Amino acid sequence: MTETLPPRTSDLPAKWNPGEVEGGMYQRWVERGYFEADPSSDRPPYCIAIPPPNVTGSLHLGHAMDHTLIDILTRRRRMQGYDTLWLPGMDHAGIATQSVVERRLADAGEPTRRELGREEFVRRVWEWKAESGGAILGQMKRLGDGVDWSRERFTLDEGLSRAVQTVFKRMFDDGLIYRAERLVNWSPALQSAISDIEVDHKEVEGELVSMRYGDGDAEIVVATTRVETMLGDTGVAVHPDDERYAHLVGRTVRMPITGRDIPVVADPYVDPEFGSGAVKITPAHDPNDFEMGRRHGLPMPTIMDESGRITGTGTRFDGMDRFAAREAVREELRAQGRIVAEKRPYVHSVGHDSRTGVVIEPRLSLQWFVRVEALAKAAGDAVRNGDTTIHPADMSARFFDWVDNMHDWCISRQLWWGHRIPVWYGPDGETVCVGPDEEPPTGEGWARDEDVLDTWFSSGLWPFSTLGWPDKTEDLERYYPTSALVTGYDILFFWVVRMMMFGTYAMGATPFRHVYLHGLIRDEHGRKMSKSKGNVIDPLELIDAYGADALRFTIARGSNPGTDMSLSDEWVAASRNFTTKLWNATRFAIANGADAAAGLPATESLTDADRWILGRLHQVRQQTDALLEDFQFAKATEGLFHFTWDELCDWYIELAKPQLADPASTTAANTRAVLGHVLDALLRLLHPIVPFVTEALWTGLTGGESVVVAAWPTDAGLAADPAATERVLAVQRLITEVRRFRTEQGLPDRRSVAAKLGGLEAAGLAGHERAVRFLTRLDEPGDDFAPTATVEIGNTHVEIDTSGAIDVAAERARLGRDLAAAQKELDAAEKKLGNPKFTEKAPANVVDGIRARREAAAADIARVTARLEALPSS
RNA sequence: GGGCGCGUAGCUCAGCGGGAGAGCACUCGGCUUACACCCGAGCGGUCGCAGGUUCGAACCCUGCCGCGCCCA
Repeated sequence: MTETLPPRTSDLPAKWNPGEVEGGMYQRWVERGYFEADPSSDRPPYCIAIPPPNVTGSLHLGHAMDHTLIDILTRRRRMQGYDTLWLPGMDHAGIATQSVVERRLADAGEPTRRELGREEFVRRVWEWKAESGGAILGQMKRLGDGVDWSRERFTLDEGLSRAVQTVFKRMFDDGLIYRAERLVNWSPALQSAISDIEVDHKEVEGELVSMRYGDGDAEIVVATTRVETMLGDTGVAVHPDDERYAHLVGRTVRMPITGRDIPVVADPYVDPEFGSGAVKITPAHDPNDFEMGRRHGLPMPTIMDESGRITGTGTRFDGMDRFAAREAVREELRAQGRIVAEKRPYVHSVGHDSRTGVVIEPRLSLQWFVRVEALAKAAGDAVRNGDTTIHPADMSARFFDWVDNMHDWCISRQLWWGHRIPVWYGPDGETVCVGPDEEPPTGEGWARDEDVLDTWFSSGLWPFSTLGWPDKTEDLERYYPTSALVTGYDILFFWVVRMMMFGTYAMGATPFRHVYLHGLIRDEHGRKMSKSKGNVIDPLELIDAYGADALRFTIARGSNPGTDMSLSDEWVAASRNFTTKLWNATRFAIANGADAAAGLPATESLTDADRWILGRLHQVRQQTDALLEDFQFAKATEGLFHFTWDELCDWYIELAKPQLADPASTTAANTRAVLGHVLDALLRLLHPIVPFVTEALWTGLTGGESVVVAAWPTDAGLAADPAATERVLAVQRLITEVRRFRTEQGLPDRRSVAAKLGGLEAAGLAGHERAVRFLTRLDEPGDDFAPTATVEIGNTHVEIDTSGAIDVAAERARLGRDLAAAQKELDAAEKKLGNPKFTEKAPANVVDGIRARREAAAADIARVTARLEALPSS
C-alpha cells in the first residue's frame, strides 16, 4: 500500500496564490545572489543591457514585454551554465523629466524654474528622480526581472557622466562634433531644438495663398501655406530656364507691408510647373529656403521668438502668435489687393513635435551637431558583415535605409536637466572643449555653454558606459560586446542605431551580436493603447489580478517576431488558467509519488504511454531550444503549452492513473519515475517564462534549492519509439470515438455501460484495454450482456450494451456524418490519382500517401455503410 | 510621393507548395478523488478579389481593393 511510496509528501497548498508568494520568492532570489554576474568565473559570459526606462515614467506593457523576453533569454542562459549579466538601469529623460518637475512646481504653487535658478531647480529634479525611479524598480521586482541589482546604473550618475564627457571630448577633437548656425526643428512648446526623428510629419488641412509682390512690370506671384513668413522674405526665386520670368532675374521687387526691395534670383531648385513657378524665400524659417538663401547670399532675418511669436519685423504684427499673424497678415494683404488666389482646405504635410504635438517652427540657431556620415557607415557595416544580426531579418531593410541616408544629428537641447555641454567660451571668442580630467578655463569673461545634450546621446553609450567605460574594467573586458539587445522596433533609429554608432566609434566593436526587435502591445482589437482612447492597461493591475507569471506567459505566447500583439484581460486570464493547470498536475504527481530522483527505468520495462510521453518530451525540449535560440518566443511558448495541457495532462496523466492503481507494482514505480522525470524537465523548460510558479512546483517536486540555478534540460538519451507512439495515438482515437458515441447517445458519464472490446489483440493494443475502459467508463460485460450498438475504429471495434434501444436517429446522424467525410476524402483522393500527370510528376511518397488515404477512406465507407444498413429502420 | 508589411473560424493570431489549425468566444453534456481558473463532445472558414505559374496554390508571380507602419 502506501508504505511503498516515497516518504516525501506534498506540502504545496491546494491553490497557487501568486500574490502571497511572489514577493518573498523574488526577495530570496536576490538575497542568494542568483542574479549577480561573476566576471572571475570560468563560465562563458552572456550579457544583456536593459533598455533603460525613463526615470520619470512608469513601466507600461511595452516595458513588460522587453523585460519578459530578456528575462527568458537570461534565465535560460543562467540555467545553461553561462555567467549571466542582465544589467539594469534608467535614463534621465531630459525633456520629459524637466517638464514633469516644472508642472509639479506649478501645481504646488512654487516658484518657476527660472525663479529657482539652475542649481536649485536641478536639485529639485534629483528629488523627483529618487521618488519616480524607486517606483520603477518596484515594478521590475514585481515582474520578476532577474537583473543584477549590484550593477544598476543611471545615465546621469557619476560614471556615465564621465563617459559622456569623454566621448564628447574625443569626438570634438576628431571633428565629429561641431557647432553651427543651422535651421533646426524648434519646438515652441519645449522652447528647445529637437532632432529630426523627434518630428512627426502629418497631413493637415491648411491653406495655399497666392499673393502678388512688386508692381507694374516688376511684379511676381508667389504662393505659400504660411503667409506670416512673408515678413521674413529676402528674395524670390524662379527657375533659370523659365522664360516667363527671365526679364525679372537680377532685378528687385517691392514687398507689400514691409516695403523692402528683395531680389529675384534664378535657382534650379524651383519647380516651374508648380503654382506660378516662382517661390518666396524665407531663409530663416524654411529648410529649402535656407539652402537657397545660402546659395544666393541673402540676408536671414529671424522673425519669430522662441515661443513662436512674431518679433523684430518693425510691423504691427510683432508680438502676435504665428497662427494669429497668419490670418492678420493675410487680411492685410487682401485689403491691399495683393491676394491673387486662395486654396482652402489645402492638405499638406506639416512637422509636429512628437512629444507635445505642436507644429514645429524651423528656426535658425546655433546648435551642436554630430557629423554622422562615418559613424552611420560603420553601424551599417556592422550589420552588413554579420557582427550584429537583426531579428527578424526583414527589419534590416529599414535599418539600412536609415543609416544610409542619415542627416547630421542635432544634440544640443535648451534644457537644464541633462549632461551640460563641456565647452567654455572665452572673452575673445575662444572655444574650449574640456575633457573629464581637465580643468575648465577660469577668469574674467569665460562662460560655459548653457545647453545640455540630447538624452539619446548618453543612452547611446549605454552598452559600454554601464560596464565602466572609459575605464578598462573587468566587466567591460568580459561582457562587451553584449550578447543581445531586446527592444521595440519603434526605437530602432532613436536608440539602436545610435548605440551602434557610438559602440563602433568608442569601442571599435558593435555593442551587441543580436538585436531582437519586438512589436508593440495593442489592445484586444489591435488598437494602439493611448490615454486618450482610455484603453491603456497597467501591467501591475494584471499582475495583481492574475500573477506575474500569467502576464509573462501571455506576452511570451503572443510575441511573434516583428509583429504587434493584442492583449486583454481575457488573454491574461487564460494564461493564469495555464499556471493553475500546471499547479494541479504537479500536485497530483507529487501526491502520487512522482519521483524525479529515481532515474529513468530501462526502456524495455516502460509502457507505451511512458515511452510516448518521454519521446514527446525529447522532441519538445529540442524544439524549445531551437526556437529560443532563434528568438521565436511565441512558438516556443505555444509548444510548451500544448505539450503540458494537451499531451501531458489530457493523456499521459490520465493513462498513468490505471498504471498507478497498484502502488506496489513495477509499473507504478516506473510511472512515478517517468512522471517525476517529465515534470522535472518541463518545469525547468518553463521556468524562464513563468519563474514563480515553476519555482514553487520544482522545489516541491525535487526538494532542490531553486530552479533558478537548476541545470537547463539536455538530451536524456531517449530513443524515440515510433511504434509505441503509433499505438498511443491509436488508443487516443479509439477512446475519442467511444466518447463521441456516448455523447451522441446521451449516455451520461456516470452511467455504467457494459462493453466488449474486439480486435485489440490484432491491432497490437491488447495491453491497453484497461486504459480504454478507464477513460471511456466502459464496464466488463456481465452475464446479461446484450450489445445494442457497435463502434468501429480502424480494425478494432467496441460492442456496447446501452441497456435498451439506442437512439437510432442520433446514430444514423453520426454515421451519416462519418460517411460524408469519408466520401469526400475518397473523392479527393481518386480525383488526384485519376490524373496521370499527378502520378507521373508528384514525388513517390506523396502519391503513396494519397493511395493510402484512398484505401482508408474506402474501408471506412464500407464499414459505415454496413453499419447504417444494420440499423433498425425507425 | 518612396519603401515595408498585413488581409485565414465571431475576436486575436499561427500555418507560407501536397490531408484548413490554436487560444478566446459559442452550443450540448458533466461538480467522474489533480484541476469547474475544470473535464468530455461539438458547431464554425469559396484562406480579401481577379488572373497566372504548377500534376497540385491559403502558401509562388502579376494586377486590383481594403488596412497599417516607416520615410520624405
